[in-house]
Amino acid sequence: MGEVFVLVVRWADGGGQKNDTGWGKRPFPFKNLDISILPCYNATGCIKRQGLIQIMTDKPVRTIADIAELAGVSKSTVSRALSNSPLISEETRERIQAIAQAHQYQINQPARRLSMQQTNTIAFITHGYHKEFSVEDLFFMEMLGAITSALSQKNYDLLLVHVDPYKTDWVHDYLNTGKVDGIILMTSTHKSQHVQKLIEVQAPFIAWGVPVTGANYCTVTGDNLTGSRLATEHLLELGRRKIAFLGGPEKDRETQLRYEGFANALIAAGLQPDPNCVVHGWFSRSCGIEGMNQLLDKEPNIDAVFCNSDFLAMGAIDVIRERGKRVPQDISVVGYDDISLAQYSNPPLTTVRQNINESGRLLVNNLIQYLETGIVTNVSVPVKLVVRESTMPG
Amino acid sequence: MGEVFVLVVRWADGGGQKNDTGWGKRPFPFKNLDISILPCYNATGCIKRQGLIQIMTDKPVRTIADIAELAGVSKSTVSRALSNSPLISEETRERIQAIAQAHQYQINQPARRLSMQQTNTIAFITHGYHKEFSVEDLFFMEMLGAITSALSQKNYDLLLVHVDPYKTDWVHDYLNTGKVDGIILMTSTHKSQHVQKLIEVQAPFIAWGVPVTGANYCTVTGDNLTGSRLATEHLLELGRRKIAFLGGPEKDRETQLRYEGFANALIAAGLQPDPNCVVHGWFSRSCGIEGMNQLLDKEPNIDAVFCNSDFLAMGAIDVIRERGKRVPQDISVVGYDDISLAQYSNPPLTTVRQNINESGRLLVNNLIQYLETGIVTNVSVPVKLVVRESTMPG
DNA sequence: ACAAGTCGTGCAACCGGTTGCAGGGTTATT
DNA sequence: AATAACCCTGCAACCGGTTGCACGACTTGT
Repeated sequence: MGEVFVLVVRWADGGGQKNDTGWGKRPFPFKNLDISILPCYNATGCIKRQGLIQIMTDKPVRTIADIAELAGVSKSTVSRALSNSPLISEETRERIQAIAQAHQYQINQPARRLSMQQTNTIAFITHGYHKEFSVEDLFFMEMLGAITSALSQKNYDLLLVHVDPYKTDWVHDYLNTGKVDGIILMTSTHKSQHVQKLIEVQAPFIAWGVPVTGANYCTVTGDNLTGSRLATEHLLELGRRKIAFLGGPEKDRETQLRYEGFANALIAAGLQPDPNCVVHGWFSRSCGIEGMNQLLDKEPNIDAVFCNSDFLAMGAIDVIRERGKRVPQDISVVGYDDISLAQYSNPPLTTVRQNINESGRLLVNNLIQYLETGIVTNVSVPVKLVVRESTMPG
Repeated sequence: MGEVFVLVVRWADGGGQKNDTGWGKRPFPFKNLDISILPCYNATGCIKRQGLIQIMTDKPVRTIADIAELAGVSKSTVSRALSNSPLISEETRERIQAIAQAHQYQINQPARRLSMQQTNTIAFITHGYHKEFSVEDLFFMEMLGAITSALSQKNYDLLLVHVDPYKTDWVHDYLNTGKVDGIILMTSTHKSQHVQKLIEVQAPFIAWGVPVTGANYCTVTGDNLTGSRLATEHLLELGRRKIAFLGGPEKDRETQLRYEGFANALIAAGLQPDPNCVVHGWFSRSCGIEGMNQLLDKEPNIDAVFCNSDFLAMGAIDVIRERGKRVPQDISVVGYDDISLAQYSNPPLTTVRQNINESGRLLVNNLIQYLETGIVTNVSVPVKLVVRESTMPG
């Protein structure tokens, strides 16, 4: 350490009893120094006072202890100053923050997380229909984008976790490990197993979709009942009478609600839902192809079809055309979700728009609210019918 | 703590000098107990010996100190046993691991990360063309899927970071904060600024794309030269002679290389690239529309177009048809990337397939290799021409 | 029997933050 | 002038792991 210096600091605005604060009372530990005067800003960003001593040594500043040494204060004071604790005087706080900034100090997150038992990170759990992501996962992708935006506004990070839909052992890697504070669950297949497991281990999570009845956990979902009603009423208004339902999995709650809204709209118009005009499958394009073929085999004179996803609709349109009919002249097609691809489809799809941005925002905000307060929310986000050429000639 | 018990343990395989090991030598700290015999497994999964005492108390087991107390050993021993250190005897290791498993112990990651100065997490940096993800980001999405898979095989987590393409201040949030060990950079617009910044601050990163000449950092890219050559040769073999180039940004290295491969193929066939048949823009569908209109305005008798992305190709096809020409009969169209959407396009796209899975794997493995060894790699991943109906009548 | 070597374990420091509590200095009160 | 109140700041413990080093027990060699 070589010789010991004592540095007496005299503030530029001098006078009074503060003449020898700061370094004045401590032995000075460094040798090679640059000393420069830094302006000191107040809350409004104006220069309030000149007089900060910035000490630049060859020793890198990585920890609050380093800053404490430079500023001649204790670790606690630095910690408090950097987190804007009201315990610290404005003067000290500004000085310490200026030093931190001058040395490009970055807080060590693992240390902070260990100490605070909080990570400001959430896990987004999903899986592809296939091993990798593909266009069929577009809805998830768009939701992921919305969630990422919402999280960054809240100063949270997002850990992306790709899971095997058949296994729930991923839970142990992210629960009680301090990797994340909470979980956003968004898997379409086998969702119930994952939800079950999360409830079982009392994980802090929120799920996309209709809540399992009786269970008490946070959810956000689109308004399926209204969405399907709007779509069906639109088709009825166009004069369609033989309307088919090309649905998702039969045991899927969303699908059940969409069927309910569909059937209600038919009944309200004095029609009866025809079992021959209903098929179920996944939400994929290939199931759209398969399902539409089944429907037309059973009921060749269908004049409209309400599909539970945009991909189902695209598959259906291909089948309809292959079979020599026209969309929308012979058969009107409505999709669901309004993924960004829907408008580029041929013809552009009439579809029920899920409010993806709002849903992502709610997933984030309600999860964080749950983490902070324990309040369980179940939200249904409004949807909107977007009319394009797949139901009405352009 | 109440009374003090001394529990003498006699192993089930008894005898010898080991009769009173384990708890035998220590005062016993608990009151409410369930004591049960657990089988103890050896490395091959067979029961090796019965005789482990499992102690279940009302006190939850959350830390290695808890396990240490239960096992009657020190924290160090537990830490070493759980990480399979060779310093620990097989017997002790098995006993401790069994206790940990029985109590569903999960290691505290922030503590481990703080201690080891390593997080086993990498950041994936990207941005949407738009504020949110949309179908136009599909290439990124598919790459993200491949990277996620590769990372989970390496036992790494992925932090998804959405950045403003015009700003590089995100760097400070993830560098020297202990949030991540390394960065995978994958932004298409303004990539060079981000690369520049990362080099400047000496960040451990790998980037998708051709390396800036002179700079020394890890990269993975598709083989642009070969890709564009294959595409062009394919069009030439079909007898096309007036081939247009619908490119990405003119200053983009990938685009430059693709132009080079394109021009070389033309020259090798005895043709000259025609400046009137070249336009540049972004990789988006809307730029495809704009660019194709420009091309046809300047050269109405174009008979093929090589597009630098699948979205450019889709936009181009729409324009060609709108202008009363047919694809592929009048104009053959080739895309680039082979995103999963390309095969569903109308007509299905002939395109240059980027090996996304392999590229993702390389991004991950080479980054980790760099982190461990400092070895800088620059890889070019082979591409492949996929012929579909947009160039040849079906 | 004793010295050297090996093996397994414990001690204590360390990673870099946060925070309850104590206490010194200054100002307000009587 | 003495006392109380208040405002800052420092001390030290704590979060939950990892690891260098010391040391005791047991094995081996002579």
